[in-house]
Amino acid sequence: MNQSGMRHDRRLPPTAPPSLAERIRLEMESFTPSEKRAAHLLLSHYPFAGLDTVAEFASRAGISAPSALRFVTRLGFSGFPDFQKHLREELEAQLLSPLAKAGPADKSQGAPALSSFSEAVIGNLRATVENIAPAEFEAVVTLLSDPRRHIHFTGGRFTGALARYAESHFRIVRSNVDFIEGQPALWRDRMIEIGKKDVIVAFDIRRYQEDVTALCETAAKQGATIVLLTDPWLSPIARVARHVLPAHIVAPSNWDSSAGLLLLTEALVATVTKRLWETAKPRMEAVERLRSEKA
Amino acid sequence: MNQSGMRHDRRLPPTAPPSLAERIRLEMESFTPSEKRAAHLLLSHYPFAGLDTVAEFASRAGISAPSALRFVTRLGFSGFPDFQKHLREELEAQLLSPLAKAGPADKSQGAPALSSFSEAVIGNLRATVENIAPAEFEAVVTLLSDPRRHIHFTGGRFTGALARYAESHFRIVRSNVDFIEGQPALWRDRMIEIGKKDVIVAFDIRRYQEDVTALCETAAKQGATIVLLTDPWLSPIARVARHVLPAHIVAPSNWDSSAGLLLLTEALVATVTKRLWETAKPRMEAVERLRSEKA
DNA sequence: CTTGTTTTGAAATTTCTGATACAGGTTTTC
DNA sequence: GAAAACCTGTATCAGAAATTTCAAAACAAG
Repeated sequence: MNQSGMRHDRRLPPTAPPSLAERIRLEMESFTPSEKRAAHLLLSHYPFAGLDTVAEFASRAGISAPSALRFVTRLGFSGFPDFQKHLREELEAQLLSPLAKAGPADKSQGAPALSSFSEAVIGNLRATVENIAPAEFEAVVTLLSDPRRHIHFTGGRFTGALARYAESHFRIVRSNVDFIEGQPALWRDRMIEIGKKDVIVAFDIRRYQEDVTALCETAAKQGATIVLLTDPWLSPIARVARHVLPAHIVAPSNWDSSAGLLLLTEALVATVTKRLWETAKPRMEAVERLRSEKA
Repeated sequence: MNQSGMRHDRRLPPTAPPSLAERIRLEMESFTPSEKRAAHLLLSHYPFAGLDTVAEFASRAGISAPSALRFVTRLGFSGFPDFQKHLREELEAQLLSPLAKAGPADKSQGAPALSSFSEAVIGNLRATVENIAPAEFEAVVTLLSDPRRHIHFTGGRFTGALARYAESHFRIVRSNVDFIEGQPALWRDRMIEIGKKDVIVAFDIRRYQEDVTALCETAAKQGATIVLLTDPWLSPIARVARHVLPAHIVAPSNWDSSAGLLLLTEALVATVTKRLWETAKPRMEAVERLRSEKA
């Protein structure tokens, strides 16, 4: 496809794979809407999505079989079997060469913003994991796995969404879970029933929000256990928190990144779900059943 | 239409599935001469030899098609397509999680769980970025940077939190931003003022939620532009969406991971903020001012 | 050498997949 | 605003692939 392309012979690996995926990405703009659907499906599950039958492929992409056919024809294949053969061969070649695994670190893409941003976020995740004390993580898991505890999630302006995310999962895994809005007017009255059996999981990163701090301080005063997910500079809530899990948040953006907090949240959800599996499983099944009934 | 015949199981923890190759090696002794030929061919080019047609496979093994068929039947498959499907799935699972393959189910707790979980999430992020078409990302940025557009965020049970997260940032960067609850009762009346100038940014991953789909379909019918953030299997919303950004979501958990979606969201926020900086800066400063006044 | 059993492949059959023609609908262009 | 060009899905068909049938070949035991 590319003798017209740049001859910037950068000493490519012996197998300079003109991956079909790459070509599709480049030609993406010139595709019709249906073709784009097909392309997206294929790229997102590359190359396995293309190994099924045309009908299956088309249906998953949300298009008709003929459109799928036109898509592969447009890519230069003589038919669907030809297309599949190419995918298989490419896959085999790639699997046999261990270095192909490293991935195309091609900066030449049109969205350097996205790829450099993601590298920064990945760095944050690694740093976050490294700096978490295993015992602390473990302690939080144990705390959240105790069915007798009441768990309340809360957060600030931006982190509130993370608290909701956590709550929506834990609510299914176990009982006695809720979400508390940050504004004092909304939680003042609920505080009367917060006590030693309660756990507050608070999300708070810089530009620490006073109302969240106030909530935690009040709850702590009443004997609740506070778990804090925050940034490395530690929200003032840390002073009243029993457990603190800090996450790195600096990204090449005018905003902080919450990916590290989300990682911790999801890891907590995963681990607690595993630990409470005996009781969580029937609950999850029940939710599933309700879903399908409504459908 | 859906091969997920297993409605009961709930994406079990990553217990290392016994590779078919392994089983064949064990049962080798009990095979007939023809079956041994088939087995040897398959093992020598595992699993690609099995991805061709029966005829091809049989011919390469030096046996007849019926013998090849008997071979796969004997392995417990209902037919050749079934056999091939298994090979593909095994291959995909192995390729997508190079690390999950070694782990004989980490029943362990705390830190090991956290670090392996984070590696999986990092893999998701890389895969997500690689599979985003730069032009698509760019197009979405342009769309969201258009001050004349109204932007509405929405999402499902879990992804709603991400939509809120996005909304809370964009709300500051630009005007005409809001969040729409997924339940039809809550948005039905708002639909009358949705039109060509509106953009719906929908978050929806598997166990796709019908109310979100309905919302998008209604909005699309009225001329709104739909941007969809979903998983690689594509929510049905993709059918009415102008732009689709898929993120990888499979993690060693009973739940899917939304980290990829968050990454895309934050990257969009960062890029749009940069692009609208002239107008975004004073807005951000104003918010800051209000904050400190209240303090 | 005969007989009963197992293994095997050629050919017939059935199933399903890939391909095509055509028509309705949409967008573009003038 | 009308016409042309272009997409896209439905219906249909041709052909290939998988599967079954059945009889011949290989083998083992008597």
